[in-house]
Amino acid sequence: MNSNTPRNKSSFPPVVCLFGPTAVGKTDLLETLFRDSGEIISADSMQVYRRLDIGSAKPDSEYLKRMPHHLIDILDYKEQFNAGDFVRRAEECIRGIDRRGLLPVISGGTAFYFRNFIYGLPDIPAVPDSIRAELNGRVAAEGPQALHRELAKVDPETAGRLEPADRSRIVRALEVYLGTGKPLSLYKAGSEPRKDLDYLLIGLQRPRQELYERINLRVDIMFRQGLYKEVKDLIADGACEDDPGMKGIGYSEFFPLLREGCTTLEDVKSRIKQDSRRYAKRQMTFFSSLEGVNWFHPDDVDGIREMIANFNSGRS
RNA sequence: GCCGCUGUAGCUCAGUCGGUAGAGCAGAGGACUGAAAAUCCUCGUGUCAAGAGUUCGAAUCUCUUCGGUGGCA
Repeated sequence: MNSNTPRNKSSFPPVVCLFGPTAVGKTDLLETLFRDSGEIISADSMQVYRRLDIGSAKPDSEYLKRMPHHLIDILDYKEQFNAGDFVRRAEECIRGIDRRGLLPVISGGTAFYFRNFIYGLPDIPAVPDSIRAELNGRVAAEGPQALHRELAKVDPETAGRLEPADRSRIVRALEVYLGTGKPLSLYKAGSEPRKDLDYLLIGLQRPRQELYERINLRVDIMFRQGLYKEVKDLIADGACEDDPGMKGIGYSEFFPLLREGCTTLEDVKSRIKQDSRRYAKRQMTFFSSLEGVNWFHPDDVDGIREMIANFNSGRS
């Protein structure tokens, strides 16, 4: 447990990471735990986008006034955000919050962001967007297998660990090779947690049934709050199916309906529920693979409080 | 009431000349090197509606019963 290890060599202020699957109850818990004592850095790949409010389950503006959040509403839905952006900006935020004398808390459901923050970002230079665009065009035309074979020639190691159908990762591996001249496998990925970080990992979990009921209920509420209108407004404004912000659950499901009316609104709703449930499962798998997580039920406020208090008492 | 169709995995259905059953969806588990709410991988035993009969052997053929469904009355 990190709370027991000495932390003199840490070059970062202590930070609490609080995560869990969608709808597990993070937002409420943050307020009871950190009201007036901390600031939140949102680790959420969809809440970064402005105007994706209802579907991304973004906390409302009143809440955001009470609980300062970073990395929410920072981008247009046409812009791409990524794990590298997240880690760099999160580090900036941590230093700023610490200067203000408050506790930095990273919270959200995007496990990949946590993973990159905790284990460290591979040292890969930026690759021009045009390369990815071209590769994506080729995947669409030639299929992922063709690109996988191509990858096998220049980076057999990465090709070996990727499935021939894994479009995104194949394109990523190829773009790294084409954009930097070095195969992806030569860039070191963090296999263990960074040593310069002083963090506490709190994972939130609920029994499956309980979580699924919350997800279903929350989607119903989203529709009552006007999710359909939110999506229609975005589309009227020029949002397209492949805009980064429109790929999220709660948005992408509407496009078949608006295209030719080939589904009903009820179908869209149950699709969103189903996609959210599956997503929650993927999140749990990913979070479980992280080392050193302290797991709690969100209702166990006392247990979580105690854990954080112990962590804080070790502060120099 | 009569005639026809039908009853197989949680759902929709395949199942050839009789050789004790398999797809899609749902569901479950997993992966994750700067798109990650993305992108992928793996996993299929169920009184073949019930009972009886024919047969070495029945989801498959015959009869009966019970559901469902369409048509005619």
